[in-house]
Amino acid sequence: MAIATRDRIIETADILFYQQGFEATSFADIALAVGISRGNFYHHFKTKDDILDGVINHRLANTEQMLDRWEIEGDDPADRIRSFIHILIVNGEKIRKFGCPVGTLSSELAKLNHAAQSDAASLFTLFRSWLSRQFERLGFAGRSDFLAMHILGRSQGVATLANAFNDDAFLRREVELMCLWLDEQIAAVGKY
Amino acid sequence: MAIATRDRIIETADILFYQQGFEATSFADIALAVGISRGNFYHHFKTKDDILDGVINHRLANTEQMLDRWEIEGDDPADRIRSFIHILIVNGEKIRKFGCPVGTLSSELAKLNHAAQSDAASLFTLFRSWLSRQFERLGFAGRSDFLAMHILGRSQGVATLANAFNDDAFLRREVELMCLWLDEQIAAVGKY
DNA sequence: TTGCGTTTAGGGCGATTGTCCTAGACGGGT
DNA sequence: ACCCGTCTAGGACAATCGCCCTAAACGCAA
Repeated sequence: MAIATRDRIIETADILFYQQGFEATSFADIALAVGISRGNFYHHFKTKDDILDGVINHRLANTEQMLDRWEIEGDDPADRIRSFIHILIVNGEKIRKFGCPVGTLSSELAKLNHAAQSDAASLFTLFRSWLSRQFERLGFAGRSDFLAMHILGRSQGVATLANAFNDDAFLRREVELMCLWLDEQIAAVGKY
Repeated sequence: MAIATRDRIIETADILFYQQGFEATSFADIALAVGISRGNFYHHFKTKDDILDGVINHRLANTEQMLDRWEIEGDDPADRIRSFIHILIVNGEKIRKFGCPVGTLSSELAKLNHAAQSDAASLFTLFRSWLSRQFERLGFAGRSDFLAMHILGRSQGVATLANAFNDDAFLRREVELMCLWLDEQIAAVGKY
């Protein structure tokens, strides 16, 4: 099947881009991992940037799906935000090895001056607007986006250091702090 | 002069590694920027990893120098920590363009499974232990390293998002929040 | 001046990169 | 049985990669 092969390429490239980086992953790497010939690539993706586009769209779809799931599983916006925070622990092992998939890709593309950098940043935007919506429902009218960016940034920093030091205790400690911060914000929401 | 050329190579490679990334920067790139022939490289650095070692040591020396300067300029440990926090604003333009030099290098080397990843992480350690020392002087005996890691992580996250969104307002807002956080910690130090 | 170690330029090595072409295998519709 | 669009394999392409070699220019000491 045509579609199956294309999807297999994207899924494999997704993993390799995450684990090795975009530039460090070659056509041959992906072809070998998928188990197809290099030439077959050209039929599905004309350039390497096309694969990147496919991978980013794939991640966008997966992320949207995950956010929708969180929206369904928890009816309290605070619980939903906690779901976001705890993804650091759920994916802790991968994060300690390879960092945050969103942050590291965005950083790499920024350095490469790559045209798809804004597309990668839209992955951040997905989390950002989703978080902002949850804060809005909690009553943080004008500050919801600030708060969303705040914990988004906190989680990015935690991922970066947990990766650099391969430190699981730090990761869990900071997740705890972020949850405490959230509780404080909610407790003080009426004061503004 | 021999030493001058070697230093020029390192300083140029330092900038290029920061702006383009380690892997994306080739021998030819550095040689062109320095204004010497590619062949001349081999005399000063046998492999690309040797240049990376040189660049990391160069950064370690520069960082140590900067920390010493902060130690001299401010006699209040809190002021010194504020010096660290404000580096996000001082280098704001570069950070929005290329991210944090320490964090992005560490992330890239982690993905490449590069042997020098631990050396890059020692750049973090330099900040970490320096910050920890300042917190210790402020009276946070057993928690000083936790607090050091906390703001180190916070600043990393700010750098990552400021880079992804090229958002200067966010950067300044978060610097303000980090300073407020520091004040709160100091005000509450006696309670523990 | 002569000699020698250091520094430099320039080119070339094999390997790998992204990209592209050609030829054949497969399969559903006529 | 036949055709035709889709899919695949295999290799060739120029360019670039990190790395290495040779030879000439340089500078200091004898």
